[in-house]
Amino acid sequence: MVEEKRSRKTGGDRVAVICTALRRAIIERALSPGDRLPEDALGERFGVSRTIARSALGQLAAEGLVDLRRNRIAVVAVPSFEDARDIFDIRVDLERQVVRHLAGKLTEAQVKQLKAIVDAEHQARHGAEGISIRLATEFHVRLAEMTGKPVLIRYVTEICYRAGLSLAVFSRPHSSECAVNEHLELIEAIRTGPTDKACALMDEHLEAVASRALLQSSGTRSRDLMDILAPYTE
Amino acid sequence: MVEEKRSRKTGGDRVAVICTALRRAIIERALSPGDRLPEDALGERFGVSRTIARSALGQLAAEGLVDLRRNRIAVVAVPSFEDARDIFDIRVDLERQVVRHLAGKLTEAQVKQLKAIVDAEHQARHGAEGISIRLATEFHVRLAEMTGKPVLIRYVTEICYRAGLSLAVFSRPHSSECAVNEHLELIEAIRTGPTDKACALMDEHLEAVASRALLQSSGTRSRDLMDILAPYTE
DNA sequence: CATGCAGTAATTGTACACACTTTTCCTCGC
DNA sequence: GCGAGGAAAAGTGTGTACAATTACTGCATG
Repeated sequence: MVEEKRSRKTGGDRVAVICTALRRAIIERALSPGDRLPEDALGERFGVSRTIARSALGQLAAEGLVDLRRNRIAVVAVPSFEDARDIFDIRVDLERQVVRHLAGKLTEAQVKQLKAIVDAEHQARHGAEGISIRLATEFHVRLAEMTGKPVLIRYVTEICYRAGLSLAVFSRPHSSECAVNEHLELIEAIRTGPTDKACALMDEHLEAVASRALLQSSGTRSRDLMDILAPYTE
Repeated sequence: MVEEKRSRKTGGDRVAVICTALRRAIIERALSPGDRLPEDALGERFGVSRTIARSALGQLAAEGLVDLRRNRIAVVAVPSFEDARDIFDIRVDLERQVVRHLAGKLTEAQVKQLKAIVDAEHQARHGAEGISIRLATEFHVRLAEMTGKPVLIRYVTEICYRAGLSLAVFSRPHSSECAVNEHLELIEAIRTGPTDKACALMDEHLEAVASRALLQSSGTRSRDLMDILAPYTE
């Protein structure tokens, strides 16, 4: 343990650091739904006291990424199939608003930024699956950020992460490669196309993602039980 | 100080108790945007340590009802005009989903429950303004709860409270009496009418509430400054 | 061999202590 | 009178201690 005693007095929000790390671990599937998150272990891992770890868990619970049961170890949330469906329904509405605000108003710099993400997606499409999912999520989050609307950004970001978590439960074979092209088309539609056209394309895209992943498994209960148990049997 | 030493060992979530109390105080306008919420004072008021009070503030901050600045006293959030507009935009989408799920499917018991709230609204329409607003909010929250969809319930509830807070900033003359009738019409439309009709009515209702309150004040900056200062000058 | 049932270890819930920051307010020099 | 400076007060950030609860392990028992 020669580890990080860096930044003893930084004060720069350490809760946020843990939250960011965990969000990323979850979206990249380094952490699976149901995985345990003991406060002690988290604190030690990040070089902070349980107080901070606990606070981070509380925040992630508020975002729906963590389940917090009284007197019990926190676990990565395990969305039910119904939850997943509702999350995607809300997501469609929220992202339609994003597109509506952005249609025809993207700057060149913004387009370049988005294309850079799509490029990264393209390169990552044969690497670790987790990276692909994170990049796909990042694309949607960045799009939301371009609206400059804090409220919208917050909800879209949250719902995107929850959607990513839902996919971890309900889609075994990750079939997001096609999404790379869809993202490219989306950029074009938002940049040039009329608002309605762009919105429709976003709707299509999200519905496609949802049905590719969600509709195939209607077994609901038995399936997520398997998922919870999976990490313990390896 | 003969106060509450009741429930020394209840353990029943004390953070939640504080959150509920504060949410209600905010929605009823007992607390105004910008009001200070020191951890010590909160803890003492509810007979808990600062730890608990702090945790409650963290949760409310995650819900957008409290502003939490580093090393500074927490304050009741002061939504900007743009925030308010965005909140209502999102609210329209979310509540349309509620209506879509509920249209034609309300049970008699549910209708009775909703009408009870509207009755209360009617009785309270000449009493304290805060009560009216709370009841109006409760109507929408209860409606969402009837969908039985946890995710949708969570977001609708949160956005309703934030909308109520926004109204506290941007609508001086509270003109919600007409809303009582609109709520009655909504019940009927959801109970009997076709889905599209009910959705349209909800859209209208929310747009009406928003424009009655929001559109009149475009002064934005100067206005909320006045609001923040108000409680200190009395 | 399955099944209870201790007793122990692991873990959370909460209060509290102390360092550090911000705010307040009082005093002093001009 | 009035602004600058500098304690003192108020308040937050975070670690730690201890009680209470839950999880686990192994042993005795049918």
